Amino acid sequence: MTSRKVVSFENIKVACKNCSLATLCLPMGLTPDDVERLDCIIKRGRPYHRGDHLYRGGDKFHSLRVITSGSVKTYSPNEDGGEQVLGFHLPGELIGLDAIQDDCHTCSAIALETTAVCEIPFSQLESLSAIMPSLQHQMYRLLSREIGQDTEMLTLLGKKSAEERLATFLLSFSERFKQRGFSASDFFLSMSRHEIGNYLGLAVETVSRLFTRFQDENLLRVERKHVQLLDIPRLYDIVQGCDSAKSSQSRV
Amino acid sequence: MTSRKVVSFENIKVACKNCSLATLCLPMGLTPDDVERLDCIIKRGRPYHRGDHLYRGGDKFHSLRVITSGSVKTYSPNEDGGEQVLGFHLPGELIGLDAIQDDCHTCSAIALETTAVCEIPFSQLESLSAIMPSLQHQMYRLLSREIGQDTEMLTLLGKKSAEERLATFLLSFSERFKQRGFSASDFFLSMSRHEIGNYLGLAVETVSRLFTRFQDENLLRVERKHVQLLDIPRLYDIVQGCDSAKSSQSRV
DNA sequence: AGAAATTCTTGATGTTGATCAAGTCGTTTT
DNA sequence: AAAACGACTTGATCAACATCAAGAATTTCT
Repeated sequence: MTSRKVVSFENIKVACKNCSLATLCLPMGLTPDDVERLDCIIKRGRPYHRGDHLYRGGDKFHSLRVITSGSVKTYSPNEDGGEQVLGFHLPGELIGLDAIQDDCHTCSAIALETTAVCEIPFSQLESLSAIMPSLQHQMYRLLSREIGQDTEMLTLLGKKSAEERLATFLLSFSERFKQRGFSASDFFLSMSRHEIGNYLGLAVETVSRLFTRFQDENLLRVERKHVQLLDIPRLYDIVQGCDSAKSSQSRV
Repeated sequence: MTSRKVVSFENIKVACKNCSLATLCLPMGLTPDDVERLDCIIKRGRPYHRGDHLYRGGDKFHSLRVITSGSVKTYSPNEDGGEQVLGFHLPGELIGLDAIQDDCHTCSAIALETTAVCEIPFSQLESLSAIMPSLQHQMYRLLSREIGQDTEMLTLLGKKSAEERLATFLLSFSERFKQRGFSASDFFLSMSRHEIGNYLGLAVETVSRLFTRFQDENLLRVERKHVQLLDIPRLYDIVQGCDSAKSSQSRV
């Protein structure tokens, strides 16, 4: 409100070496010296608000981005107006890897809530990785991991039932929240039912019904975006498919 | 039959610079000098026969492989005995990128017919790429392209109808054969209906019925593995979805 | 605060593609 | 050549999930 500087967070220096996400992010496996050099090329801009685009399909590609807080949805606007949600991204996750191919973003990224990111100019990252073997190695691993995750998703969409898809989805968030030091069983989802359905290849109504069913079966409690997983082991059984859920279900 | 050496293909030196696939493969964008250095680390082994594994999920990762002739299916054996086909690979295509992540193959690769490959020891490739910026750049692009292809596949499996899936599949082969100097409209598929169905998330019976239907509609002629595309533009219309096929169909 | 617009839920109905079952064709084995 | 096997096709039936429709709960707008 007042123009007088009191405490401005803008002046607080953020650095990879102090970042709680370092172990989840690019710096993983680098020496402190290497992290320092990486830190020098990273730009930290203002936060995005819900609905802001980080980039759009077709935009020229400059930087990879690491989410540092908030969450992001990536999607590819497909020919007939609709969209395909490609992923939901949490702090520590790197986005934009698909754009290296031809210097042009092939999909769009939009903030699902107030979101901060680190921008890593790719040409500088590339130069740096040429003189830092550990960074180059880390980059190859990261790109490869992304491929591995995509192929897991292919199996999900190719073979799994609606029930298995939603269980997989919930456990993915559970694991990722846990990794980040949050509760594995009590969290808020920042995306709508519609977006979940789109991502999982299901209709909104199916997602809604499944939430209700899971709740009726005491697998979880859900109220709007707030989810509490009550029986994680049985959710894992559902993910396995083959109705093996029944076998682990305590027979009364 | 005789042990006397007459003409042995084994003695014929193969080199990237003479390879007709160079423009589709890693050497793309490298200077002749760079190709020479890359060539030095590549191993060319004996061909695989139909059904031979190039590697299996869980195997230690040593090398990326480029198909030079024949074709390969990659698949991930999933928990309950079944498998998910991840891709079909033609000459010039690189496989094994998913294994960089943790030095271990996450999926299996099997020859669909007599198949030859170049092996590229990854640790050597990595060292080489650190001193050859153009090779490093090419590697990043390649990995990024793989990610882009996977996300296209996600859209296919998430949103498209059976008809759209098969049309997309056929056109993908059409384009890839064309790129390689073969007919875009007359080719042999090296995989079974079962494998096509698995890849596309469809039952064998559905694939079979669709081939029949496409033939009845004069989109193609098919006899066992031999496919002749008769109306490629209309196949593209089908891929677009939205029944836009009708609009481009010449009204009589 | 009240109205309008979204988002989510729930029910009824419909359609696509899976599953089950049988038969044909082609290839391999003996 | 006959038999056995596997790949493919075709038909009949079924189930899972989409679509359509309406109402409830929230959020946003004015």
